[in-house]
Amino acid sequence: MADITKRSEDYSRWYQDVIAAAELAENSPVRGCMVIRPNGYAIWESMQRQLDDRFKELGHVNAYFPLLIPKSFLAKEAQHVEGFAKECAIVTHSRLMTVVRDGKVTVEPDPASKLEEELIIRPTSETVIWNQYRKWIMSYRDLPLLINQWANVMRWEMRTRLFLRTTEFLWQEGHTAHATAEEARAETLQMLECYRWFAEDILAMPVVCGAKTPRERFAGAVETFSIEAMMQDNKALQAGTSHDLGQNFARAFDVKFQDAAGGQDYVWATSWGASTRLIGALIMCHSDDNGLVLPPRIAQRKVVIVPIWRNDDERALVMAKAAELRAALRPVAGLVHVDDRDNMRPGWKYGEWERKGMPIRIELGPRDVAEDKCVLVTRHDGQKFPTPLAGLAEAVAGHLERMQSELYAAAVARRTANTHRLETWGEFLALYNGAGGFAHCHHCGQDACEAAIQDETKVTIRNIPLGTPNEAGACIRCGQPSGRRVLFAQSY
RNA sequence: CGGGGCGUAGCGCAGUCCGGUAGCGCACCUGGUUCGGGACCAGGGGGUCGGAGGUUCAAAUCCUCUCGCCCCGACCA
Repeated sequence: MADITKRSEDYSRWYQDVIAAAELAENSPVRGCMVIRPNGYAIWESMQRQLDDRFKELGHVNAYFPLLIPKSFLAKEAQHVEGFAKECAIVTHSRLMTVVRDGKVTVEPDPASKLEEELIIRPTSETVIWNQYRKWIMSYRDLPLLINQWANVMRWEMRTRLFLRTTEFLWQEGHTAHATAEEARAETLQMLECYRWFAEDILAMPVVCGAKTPRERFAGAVETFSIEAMMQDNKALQAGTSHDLGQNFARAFDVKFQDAAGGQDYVWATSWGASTRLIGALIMCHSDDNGLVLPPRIAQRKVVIVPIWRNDDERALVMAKAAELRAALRPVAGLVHVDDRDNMRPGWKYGEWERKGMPIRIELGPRDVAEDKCVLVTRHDGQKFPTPLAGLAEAVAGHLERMQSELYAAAVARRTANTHRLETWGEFLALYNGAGGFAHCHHCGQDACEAAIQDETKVTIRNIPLGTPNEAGACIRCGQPSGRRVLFAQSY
């Protein structure tokens, strides 16, 4: 087993090593695409289930729209096409033909099958969805329309990194239509709050909610909001976005409704998404030099029992007890895995479950069975707790809660320690030439100034945090007047 | 697309400068002894050395071209 590179040594190597060691994902034959292995997909399933339940509680329903979009659709919203045109995969033919080239049989697109209108593989689905909404929305009684879809999308990025940025990725995209601007804005903020809840309560990852600057706004949005998390290398990661689309897409796709008074207006839209990038965020927020660390609420399997034996009698004894415990833990920890492989010794299994991020490991041997106890080990801190079997379920439930809150607390503490209020450009440069982190600073709001900061330092305005008080100040870089602070960081 | 590194067994690597019948560790298979933090002994299987050309009696090694991966930058959820 290859060692995991230390975070302090090479952070991005560490990140890749953790993914490999925990068997989460690997590169595919197609550059930029990833194979999500069962351990990685289990995390995604857990994310899907919990987000989907929440979306439905908030009144949304799921639907599915096609992968392929007519090329012309993308051109209908001017900002939108500008934002996505450079990263679209295009379908041009509908079949292949075998040909012989230099004595070798190969396949090529059949020229006779060239499509009249080329198709785009969706980079996002606003256009197909709004094309359908035109047919579905006639009156205010059809509103609001609250639809989500779980799908894959493609964006042909130049440089990719497993989970953080892949050519194809999995996500959910909510697309809602409303009768008023106020209602659309409320929906946008409600879904931002939904992502905040998911990141903080489920992933134990603190985030900053805020509005994007115009330059960082989604292509076609009136306003974009994001949640921004801090990774262990002090860089920011945008972990979810929620967009107020105004009437832009309704105009582009001619989606009007009639109100109660008989007047006509374009509908107001939102869209919001979170992707498999969240898995990357999870890894970089909590994991350590021994491998993956998963907060219990997102771990599909939370407990593994490692039985220990020396002979068949002991094996029978310990396995019977393990089966009993498995049943007893079901209500508090879900499906418990009993690692009964007999071709490796316990020590090996301990290491393996640590790499894979299993929250709790229960060691159970003949001595334990004789004494009606076991050894319980929590992944995030490596602590061992001799635990009586009588109260095991309660103990496990307690440890799971403790892990969840300690992981969150540790992430908050790390973020607090690396978040600063800066007043001068010198301080700003010092921070980002050094440790980096989050910086709350005044900014003039000028796009050129924001661009200059990015050019000079790779630092961007992550967002303008919600609830930021008005406060007179001078722009961190140019000194022009500023009305409030914004959040700066280097980001993924 | 620019700069840097690298492609040899499933993984990690040596061998390349100086051409001569492909090796090491781990993993894997069989048998035995083991089993409370990464066991040990014995035996065994597995690679046309990223690909294509070329030079040569002979190429992992030299030459040309190509493909891919990783890191840094530009693009981005």
